Amino acid sequence: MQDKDLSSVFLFKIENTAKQFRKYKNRIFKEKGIDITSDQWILLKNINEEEGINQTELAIRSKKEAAAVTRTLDILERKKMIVRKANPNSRRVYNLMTSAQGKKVIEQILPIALEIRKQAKLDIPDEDVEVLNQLLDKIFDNLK
Amino acid sequence: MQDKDLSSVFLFKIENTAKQFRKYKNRIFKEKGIDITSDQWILLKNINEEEGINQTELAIRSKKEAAAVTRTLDILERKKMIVRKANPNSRRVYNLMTSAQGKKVIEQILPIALEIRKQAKLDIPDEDVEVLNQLLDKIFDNLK
DNA sequence: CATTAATAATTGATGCATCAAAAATTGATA
DNA sequence: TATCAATTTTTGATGCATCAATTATTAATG
Repeated sequence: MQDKDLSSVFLFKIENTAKQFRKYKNRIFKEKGIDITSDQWILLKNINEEEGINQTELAIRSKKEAAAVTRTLDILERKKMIVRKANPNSRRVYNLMTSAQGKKVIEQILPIALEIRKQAKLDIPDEDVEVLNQLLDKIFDNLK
Repeated sequence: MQDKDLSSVFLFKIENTAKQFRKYKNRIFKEKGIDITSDQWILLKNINEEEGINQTELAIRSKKEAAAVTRTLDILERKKMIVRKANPNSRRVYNLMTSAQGKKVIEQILPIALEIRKQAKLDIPDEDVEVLNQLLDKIFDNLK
């Protein structure tokens, strides 16, 4: 009772559920024949929501390291889903844009993302999701 | 309201909180001068709780892939915290044991792990943690 | 017994994470 | 203006994740 199996501790449950979520998304994307990963999708969606955003800002919004953003954008660029546009005011920054191809993928994924959320939330009332959100915010803050 | 910022969606909160937890642990271990990572610790602790366990079983308990277990054990072995012992009954399996050195590290970490849990749980009543556990179990199941 | 299955662990390829250091460019200040 | 500081992005090193394929060994079966 005092120091039991790690997986029963709430912090490990959070980790394991996060892993499960990531795996689930990657599996569904694969099944639907969409060549993208969970993390690539996060970046693509954020760029779509703010066309022209730069990498530093994107890193903040997506809560990723700048270094990780660089490398994942390389992949999205290789897949021709996004473009790095030179910024006329500063040669240090790129403005990130979704390509036509990228927009197609986004349209394809949006309904799937809703489905995934619905599935994850199955049999959980809205009030409980609200509680969950609050608890997670609190824990996140506690670990700052 | 309909399709807002990803980070406000509970699933992304779970992911972000998990990341924060991992970062927090790694930071504390580093600060305390303990040369171990969050994932290495999970394996070390599981081996300590069942000396002689084999890699397949360890993978199941730690919810990791066998391949990941192999490589993380390589690191723990290199650091001389664990030993892979030949199994007399089957040349396919190793029995995993913590070394004296490994036990020292475990003794060092155990109180720190409690501290971390306490910190994460700050200002959160036990009943809420119970609710959190149940919700996470449900979500985990939903994503199977 | 010989062949085929199944099992345990490893390896290779690829994606993403962190940290630290570097490169390129721009801004600030003496 | 020359130097130094700050900013944006990239790169290298290392750790961990997944998937698929391989190796070695053991079990099952005909």
